[in-house]
Amino acid sequence: MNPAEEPASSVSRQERKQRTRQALLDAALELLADRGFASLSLREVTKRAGIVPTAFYRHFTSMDELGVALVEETTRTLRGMIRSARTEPVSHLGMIDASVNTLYEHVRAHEDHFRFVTRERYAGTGPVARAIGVELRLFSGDLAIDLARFDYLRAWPTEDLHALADLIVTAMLATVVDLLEVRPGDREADRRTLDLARKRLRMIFVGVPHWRPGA
Amino acid sequence: MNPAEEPASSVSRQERKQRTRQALLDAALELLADRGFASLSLREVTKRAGIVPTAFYRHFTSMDELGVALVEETTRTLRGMIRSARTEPVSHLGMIDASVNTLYEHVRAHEDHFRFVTRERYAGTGPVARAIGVELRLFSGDLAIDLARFDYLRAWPTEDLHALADLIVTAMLATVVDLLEVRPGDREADRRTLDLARKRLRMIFVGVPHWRPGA
DNA sequence: TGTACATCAGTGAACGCGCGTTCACTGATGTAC
DNA sequence: TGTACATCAGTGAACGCGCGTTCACTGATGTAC
Repeated sequence: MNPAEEPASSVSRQERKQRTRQALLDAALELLADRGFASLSLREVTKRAGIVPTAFYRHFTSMDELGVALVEETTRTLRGMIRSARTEPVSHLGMIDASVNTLYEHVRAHEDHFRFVTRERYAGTGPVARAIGVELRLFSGDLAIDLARFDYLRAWPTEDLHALADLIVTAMLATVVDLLEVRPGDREADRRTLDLARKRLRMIFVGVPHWRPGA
Repeated sequence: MNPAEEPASSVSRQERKQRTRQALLDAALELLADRGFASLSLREVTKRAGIVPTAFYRHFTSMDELGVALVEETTRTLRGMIRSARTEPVSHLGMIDASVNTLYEHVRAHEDHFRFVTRERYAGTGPVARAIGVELRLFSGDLAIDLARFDYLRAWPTEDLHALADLIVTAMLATVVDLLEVRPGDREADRRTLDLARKRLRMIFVGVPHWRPGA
């Protein structure tokens, strides 16, 4: 009857509602392991969360609203990753290694969030894809600002910084997809994927000192 | 009764079957304008193609089989694009301009094919996404071979050439997505998107002469 | 602290609908003689 | 060329199923006094 096993009377009605909401989000994320969001049904999600279909409407007005909530949850994961990355060394080569390591750890710790975002990014024109698009643009914009602090890049026009940031974000997302395709536990494939990720970033950065800004 | 309007008796049974098959593929592609393949139903597709649902099985055993046929059709479009690109100039800057122009023309001429491939690429673990993955890897491999013919790149190890080719394909696919998001007829947005596409490629290539192969 | 009432997360029956798939069929096209 | 039969793309009825959503409900939690 109640989705979370608990002494029942020890938690407030508000807390219990919050837990059911979270159970719905978790259920959806689990079901998304090998399918797209559009193929998810309200009834599946409520079944897995342990409530009756009609109770869904106590938490979301539609599946799309749940999807956008999933994007928000994922956003928190991404922000946590940036926070980690910002507390790392700043030399050129060290930065690449550190960034790739940070990405790796966060992807492995939140595989379902990263799978969700890479899978739904281009999935269509609905609210979920739109919310992800907005989020990734903000993400790329933040990175452009961070880049502006580097010696080589201080003089670059905003437009070029954005192009560079996009290139980096795109390379990182490609690495995320590669990591999610690795057979679980295959350390060797992990190592190869991270090697490739570092190579990609080095290829991008090796040109930076030779770029004529605004050209 | 018959999906294609035609003098009826002037074409063979075989030809008519082929036309219905094509009508199914076209119908699916049209329906995919703003949704994912997984959300497409057999009944929708047959309805739009002008046949009864059960006749679908005369042409495909399942929607997945139709999806893979769509990938094959799209592959022909991509191969046509490469063929065009190969008949273009070969200087560095001219190559970038020519490649971007070729991409632009082919995307605009076959928007639905490009939308299909970019949208379904990460859409899940089904036969369609797998077929697209195979195709893009072949595509990237061909590009690596082409790259090996350039002076600067002749000495690069295969691994580095593949990494560079992946970077280029990824940048091109990002441009495809950008182009498909342009409001139809917005020439100014087209121009800005192509500027960005060229900038991306130049950023990648400016580093090439300074890359230490295998590093 | 105890009582009476309000709130509201979750229930369960019911609905109409589109789905994929089966089956026996029709009638035009194709083929053997 | 004409006839008899085979092939087979497309038809239409029927099926059981899961879907989203409605509605009146229950009973535990929360609140006012």
